[in-house]
Amino acid sequence: MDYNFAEIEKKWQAWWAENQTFRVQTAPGRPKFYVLDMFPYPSGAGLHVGHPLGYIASDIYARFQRLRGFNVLHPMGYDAYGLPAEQYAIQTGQHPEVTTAANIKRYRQQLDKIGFSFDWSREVKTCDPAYYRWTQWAFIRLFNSFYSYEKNKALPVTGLVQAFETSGTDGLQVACGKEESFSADEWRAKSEKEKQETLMNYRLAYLGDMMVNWCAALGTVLANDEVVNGVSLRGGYPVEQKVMRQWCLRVSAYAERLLSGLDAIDWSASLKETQRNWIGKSEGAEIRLAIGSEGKREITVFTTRPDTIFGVTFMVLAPESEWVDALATDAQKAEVTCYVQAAKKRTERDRMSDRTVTGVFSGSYALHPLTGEPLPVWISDYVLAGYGTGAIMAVPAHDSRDYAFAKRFEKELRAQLGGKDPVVPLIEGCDVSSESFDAKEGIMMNSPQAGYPCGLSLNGLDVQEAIARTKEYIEKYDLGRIRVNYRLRDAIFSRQRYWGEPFPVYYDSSGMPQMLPEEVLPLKLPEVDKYLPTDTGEPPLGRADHWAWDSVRNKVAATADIDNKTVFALERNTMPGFAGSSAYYLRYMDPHNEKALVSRENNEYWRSVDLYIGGTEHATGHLIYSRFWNKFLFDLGVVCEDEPFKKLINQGMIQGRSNFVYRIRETNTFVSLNLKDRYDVTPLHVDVNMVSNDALDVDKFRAWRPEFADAEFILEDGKYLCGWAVEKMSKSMYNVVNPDDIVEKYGADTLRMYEMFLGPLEQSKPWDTNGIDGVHRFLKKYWRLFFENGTLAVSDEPATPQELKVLHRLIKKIQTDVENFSFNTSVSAFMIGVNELTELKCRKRAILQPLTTLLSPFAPHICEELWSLLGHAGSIADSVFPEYEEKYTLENRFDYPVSFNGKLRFKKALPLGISAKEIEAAVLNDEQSTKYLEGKTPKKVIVVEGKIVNIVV
RNA sequence: GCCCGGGUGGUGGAAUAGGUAGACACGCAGGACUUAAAAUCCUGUGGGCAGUAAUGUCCGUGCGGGUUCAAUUCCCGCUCCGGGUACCA
Repeated sequence: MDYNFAEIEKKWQAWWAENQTFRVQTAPGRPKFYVLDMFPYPSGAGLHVGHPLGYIASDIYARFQRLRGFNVLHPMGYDAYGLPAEQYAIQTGQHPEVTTAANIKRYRQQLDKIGFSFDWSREVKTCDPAYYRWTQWAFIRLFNSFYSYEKNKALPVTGLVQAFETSGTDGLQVACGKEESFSADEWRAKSEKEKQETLMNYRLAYLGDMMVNWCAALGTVLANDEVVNGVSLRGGYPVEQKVMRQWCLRVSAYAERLLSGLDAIDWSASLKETQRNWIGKSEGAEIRLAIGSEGKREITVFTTRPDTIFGVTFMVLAPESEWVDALATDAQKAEVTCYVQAAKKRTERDRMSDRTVTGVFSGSYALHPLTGEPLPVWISDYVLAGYGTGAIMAVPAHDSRDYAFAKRFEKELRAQLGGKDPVVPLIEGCDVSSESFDAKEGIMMNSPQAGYPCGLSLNGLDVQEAIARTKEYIEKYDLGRIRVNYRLRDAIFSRQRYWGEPFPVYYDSSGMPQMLPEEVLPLKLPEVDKYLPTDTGEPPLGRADHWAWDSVRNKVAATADIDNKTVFALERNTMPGFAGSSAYYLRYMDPHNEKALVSRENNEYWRSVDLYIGGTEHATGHLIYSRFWNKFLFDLGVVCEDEPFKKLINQGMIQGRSNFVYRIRETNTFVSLNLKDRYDVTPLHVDVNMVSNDALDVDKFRAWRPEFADAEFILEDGKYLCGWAVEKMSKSMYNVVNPDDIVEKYGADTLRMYEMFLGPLEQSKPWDTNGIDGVHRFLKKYWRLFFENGTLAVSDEPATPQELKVLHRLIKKIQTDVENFSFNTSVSAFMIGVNELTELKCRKRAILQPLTTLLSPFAPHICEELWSLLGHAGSIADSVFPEYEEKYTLENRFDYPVSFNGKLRFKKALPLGISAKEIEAAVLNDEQSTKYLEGKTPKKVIVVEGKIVNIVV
């Protein structure tokens, strides 16, 4: 009986589906385990062989945990909203829903062929109204919440209103856009509209005039993580800075918790590091500087180096800073305006590619807070409006950017400083003649003489002490305050697109946004005639005249105090891609609940994701947003865990391995790889599916394209060898390998094991079909272990110790490997084990049955088949993982009590059972070894394959 | 620039509380079975030198140092490759 993988795999996939083998339910009292993959965006290209890598790993882990007795939640779904479907719709007029549904169907077919143990009854699609209802619901909750730093959690806005009414902003510690202060009386004097506008400054979802990344080509704004190197992540179009009124999420309120939460979760160091950098906490001080001699107006700057205060020789404002207008003197006004205009026109990309130092003098002077000396105030685009206060104190000696600026405008600065050098070094022994000294180390010098004029001297302190001392001083004399700044900005939540979640928002007659009542959710995405923005530049939803309103009108009128005659205007923007993916892991816990995102009961059972597998590309997007979202829901009491993903593994990228043929110039003759240097050739990409072990199938090549039909070949050793290179896997490189083809040729079990065998899970590596034979051979060998002369020949004889040793060593190895996600070495271990059993001609149930259980997470189909051949009913998934016994696994290392005054280096490896005397006699009598053992007692003899190879003292 | 990874045979990769370097697999070479092919199985396979051979011996984990009886593993310096990030004060 041969290993007929096609038949076996079809049979068991159908069996699993029919019996709903992987369907799970909450089971209080039984330990749970939640294994999650990052759900895919179903693109039109289908899956290539790189996509399932993470899914295979998680599936192995899920099946493994199932065998160990855990109640395993292992769901899958689709991140179905996205730009490609919409752009395709714009080009073809096809509704994105139609193409998305088709793509999902195709994905599902491809996934099913690989034999994943997903519980499909819990499938989630972000474009499904039953799902995005809860995205809209969460948005409403965000809108109705603010963040209290005192309680360190989100609270209902009603509480904030109460506080305003009793004591205004007095004593409030809350997250807000811009800081403001008003009394209770002032609050009460505000009109309703004014009150609403004020509250926007505190809501966690708020409408704000934001400097946004506007991408004209895509016709929408983008979040910071969607912009890479000044161009859009999708499509690579230029992005410019622009102020627009947009919905935003106050992610920044959670900066500290997002940062400290990292300590408690098991993620890779590099991913945590990426998030830490993105959050970008920096501790420093805000210092106020008086403007002009009258000292009435003050500018605040932020610095992490208050110790360098005596090196400040000028100030710089961002071009967008609100102080620019006020500080530009009449004489400078024209020049300043010109500069600010020019800076505005520059896109993010221009700013990055062109690092020439530019700037303009405002005409005003600030006063040094300690020495009282005048500091010229400049304007330059190297200062960012969005970070700190949009203004800096420049310390050219100890900041490279300030240094560059000071050198560029040295002449002007010198004149403004009365001839003094703007570069004032403050650290002993530093050389600032050609560059600044940025390091935070050294001993301070050059403070003004003690007692004059401010009484602060930092001389002799090291930098850290000086920072602390200066901070103290600033607080004591009220020159500013100690302050922590974060790089993390609020997330812009509006997209001017069609294919996304509609906001549950309408605008009342005064133009203020109002939330729809939760009862009318979901607000469904309407039909439109075209997917482009309207002629007046409104988002595509502007094309839907009465959209949705008709269906919600009655419900709204019944539940809310809304004037039915008011002309309602629903929000025309839609939500961004990360909206739908921010809480999908919670929905899997209770996917059909119509009353709640997730019930308390289900949430308390499944709690959070125990293992999350996905790519690093989401480090600063999805993985920040969903942590934020989860923490918010945690504050609300909707979920019981503060962090959504306890452990996270990043699978590496699978790159493509392209093949080349070499065409002799001006001919239709192709020359094999190692002969190509003798000719003048041009390399040509050739479809990797026509190549096997780098040898070209010339017939397929001739049939590939008409122009190659009469191609000639110059062979070597009777073969045409192709060259190769590692490139991105893409259609244009002809290096896309489709998992369906592999499954058809070798079977899903081979694909699964080979993807794991390819190398460490977290490492990026090229796909190379060469070598898959080895894994396929292993499975055939495993199959043959059960048969003799074509019939099943598994006996019930007891196993020998030798056979048990093979089994138990393997159990132990697989267990530790799976725990460490070292699946590649597991596959090797299986190969070794099976080779040994083949050699021992072991066909015993006592060995093969547990071994099949052990192998089943990796190669589930063949194992199910063999399992049933052994006479078991039902799925192997219901069986129990075998335990290993120490006595069979400890054959390589053991304690060997010897005492001798010997030397170490052996002339030969020694046999087991040798006496101390014999060991002594066998070792080389050299100086090194003698030194090693001198005066020490050997503790352990390490024996490998029956021979002593080492003595540990 | 800064922060992470990582350099091991022809190839993918094993092995790090320091202890037989190259497991396992691919490829290659030779052999068996076949009219032949496919499939399967067996043997060899880091390099140099010596030997008919078993074998012996020296060199070998990017480069240069160091610690140690012992270094792919630890420390210092350099170099190359990959990833992340960047006027964040």
